[in-house]
Amino acid sequence: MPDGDAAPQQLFDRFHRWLRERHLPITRQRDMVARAVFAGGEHLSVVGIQRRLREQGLRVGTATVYRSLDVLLESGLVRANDFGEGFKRFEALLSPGQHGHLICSRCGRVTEFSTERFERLLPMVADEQGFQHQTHRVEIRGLCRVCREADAGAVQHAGTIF
Amino acid sequence: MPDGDAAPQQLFDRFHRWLRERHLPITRQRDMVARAVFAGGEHLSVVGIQRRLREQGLRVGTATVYRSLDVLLESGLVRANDFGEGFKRFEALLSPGQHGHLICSRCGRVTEFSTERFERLLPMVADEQGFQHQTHRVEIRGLCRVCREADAGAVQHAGTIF
DNA sequence: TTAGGTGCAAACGGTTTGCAATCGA
DNA sequence: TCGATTGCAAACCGTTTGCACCTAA
Repeated sequence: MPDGDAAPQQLFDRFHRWLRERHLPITRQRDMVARAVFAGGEHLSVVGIQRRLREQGLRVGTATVYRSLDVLLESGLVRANDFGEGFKRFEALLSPGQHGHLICSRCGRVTEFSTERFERLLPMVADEQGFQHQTHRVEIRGLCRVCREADAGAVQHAGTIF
Repeated sequence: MPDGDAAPQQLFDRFHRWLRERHLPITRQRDMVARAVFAGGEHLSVVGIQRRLREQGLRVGTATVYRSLDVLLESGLVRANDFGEGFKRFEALLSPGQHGHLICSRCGRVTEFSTERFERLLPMVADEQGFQHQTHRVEIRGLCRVCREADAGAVQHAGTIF
């Protein structure tokens, strides 16, 4: 959550460098999509990106948003997430040291947590299986505090008895 | 991998019990879909399930496969996975103690690994954020041995230099 | 008997693609 | 200039839904 506002700029610079390195044109559209995703607010969908841009009076075609995101994903500066809503959400990868997601299975709320404690273990696990670790994803589904409390008085849900 | 063949039967029994408990009818179609998924072979897609059934001379409508999978998911005996192919793959959850997935970012091959070492930590992490842990998903993306070796002689991929 | 399930085909909705016009380097 | 990108609209394709018919209990 605490993104001063230096981080987005740094990501933006890295993105430009990445594009220049492979002689890909830096376009107005790519910049706009990158800025929208880097600006935080976290977990934007394609529609959300377009909405955010529109609010600033900017317009980018849907296909272009997707194509820009492809580039951003390839650069490793952005990560795609599927929280089971039927579409993807994108987030800036500020640091190589990543974070995991806690997803409420009732209301869908998403919270982040540090995966510091796993960071050493995961490449090791990969290695044991002959894989060379690149990235990982750690996701926990459960009930958030609000939904748990809301459940307190409710009928017991024919509970999971295994 | 080592599914003698007792496990599928056990899952099947649990599924029946689960249906009976909530007075849901046990139908030919639900049985067929359940068997296909429980039979191992791992990570079947909806089309794959239908193919497998057709090979046995069985036919189930697509909508019914989806609806049966909904029930299986809800029972907690089956898990859905998105390996980034644009559709979902389903797998039996033999034991509550789960496994993670190693996905080759080049060829897409999926391997499993035990998440035993994480099992204690994850509920703890959830708790720290006010969540009540239900399930989790641990996923590692990287290069499998084959793709790594195939890469050895190839052009260096304008590498990630961050 | 009847609540619930099934199959078909049509609808959905997120994502991709073909193509002519346009732009960055 | 020239190869790459953009925008539009159509195509895609996995998944969901409406509805008439059927079936487990």
